[in-house]
Amino acid sequence: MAKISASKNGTKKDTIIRIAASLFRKKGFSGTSMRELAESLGVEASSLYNHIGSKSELLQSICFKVANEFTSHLNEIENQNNSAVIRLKELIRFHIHMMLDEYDEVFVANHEWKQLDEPYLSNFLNQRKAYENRLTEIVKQGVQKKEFKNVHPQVAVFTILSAVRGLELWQRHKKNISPAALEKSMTDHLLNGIIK
Amino acid sequence: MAKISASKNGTKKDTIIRIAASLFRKKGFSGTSMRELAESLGVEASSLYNHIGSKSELLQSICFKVANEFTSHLNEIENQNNSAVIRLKELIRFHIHMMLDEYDEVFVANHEWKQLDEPYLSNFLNQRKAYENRLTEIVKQGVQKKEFKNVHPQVAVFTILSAVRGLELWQRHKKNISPAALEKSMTDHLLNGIIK
DNA sequence: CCTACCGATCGGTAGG
DNA sequence: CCTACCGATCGGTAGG
Repeated sequence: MAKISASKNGTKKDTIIRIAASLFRKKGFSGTSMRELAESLGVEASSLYNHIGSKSELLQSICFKVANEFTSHLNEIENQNNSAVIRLKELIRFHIHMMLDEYDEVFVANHEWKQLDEPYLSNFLNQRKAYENRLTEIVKQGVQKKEFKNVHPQVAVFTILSAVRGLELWQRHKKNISPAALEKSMTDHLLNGIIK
Repeated sequence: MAKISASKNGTKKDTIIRIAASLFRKKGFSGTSMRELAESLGVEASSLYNHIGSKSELLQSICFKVANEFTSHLNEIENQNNSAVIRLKELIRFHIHMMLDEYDEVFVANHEWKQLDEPYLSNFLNQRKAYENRLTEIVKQGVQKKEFKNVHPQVAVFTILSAVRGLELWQRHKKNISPAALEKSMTDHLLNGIIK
């Protein structure tokens, strides 16, 4: 009876994926049933299978969409001939905006990737590892060029990625600070510290 | 036939909780079945119910054990008359060690608390909120006493908590750095930044 | 601690 | 898009 509406910039499948991301974030992949998803869309569970192949496929779409967006952005950054400091600032900025703009998807990619089946699981982990390695390389170059202190590049990258990733919990504080101020505060903290 | 062995410092129930934490971390609360848990312990699923009341009870035990440990430690810190810098260092150190020593439990408390039923869900969130507020107060005092720059206290606490929380992903890098060096690097980064 | 079993719910398919 | 249904698995209980 009710039909799944294709959203402005996408197919019905895109609509299903979007709602799935929101449910997976709230209740986890395993904790979300296809019947719940169908109900959120106003159809019967069986009708979903006219648009998608399986529940796992939904998780795959979400995880790789996010991974590809981060990888593409890193490509752009590496193609611009900027200092390590500027590159890092740009990266932090992008992570913050992704978390604010595509909250559900980024959250799911960060937490539910473990439920991917092979070979997707290995692909995802390889892609993430490559991303981290390229970030570590940026920090290493910054150390070499004396832009940064003599930090441990892996720990630095790790600390920065963890901090921005934690923005998924920021919802509760949203009312206290604007995205721009948040971005400035956090970037400043991660680059310059807080001690006077 | 096989019996659940009580561990050195605990009851059989403690053993069940420990194994449950490890499974919940790996596969999520919803993704872990009581039959899997039973199999890991070498018994039938029905036998578990001689020691525990329900699956939910396991999650409650894990989440509140962790929450109480963090709260207790914060009590100690507030009772010692130290500067804000030292208090923050001590807090970061404790978070790092909790993550390394009680990895499964801390991970589950960080990710699976959403699956708690009421009233446990509200209790847990209140306790966590109170913890964050007390940390924010420490940073505020540090700013007042000019120990810290004029940072946004909520963002600073948030950035620090996110960074240490991210240690749950550290497993992959373990071989490259000792816990002591990790602790020093991360504390230094979060307090002093990385720019020269 | 086990066997045996309950009703509910799961992801997915057949057929229209 | 639906109704009707499949076998598998879920958390948990009865009874010994």
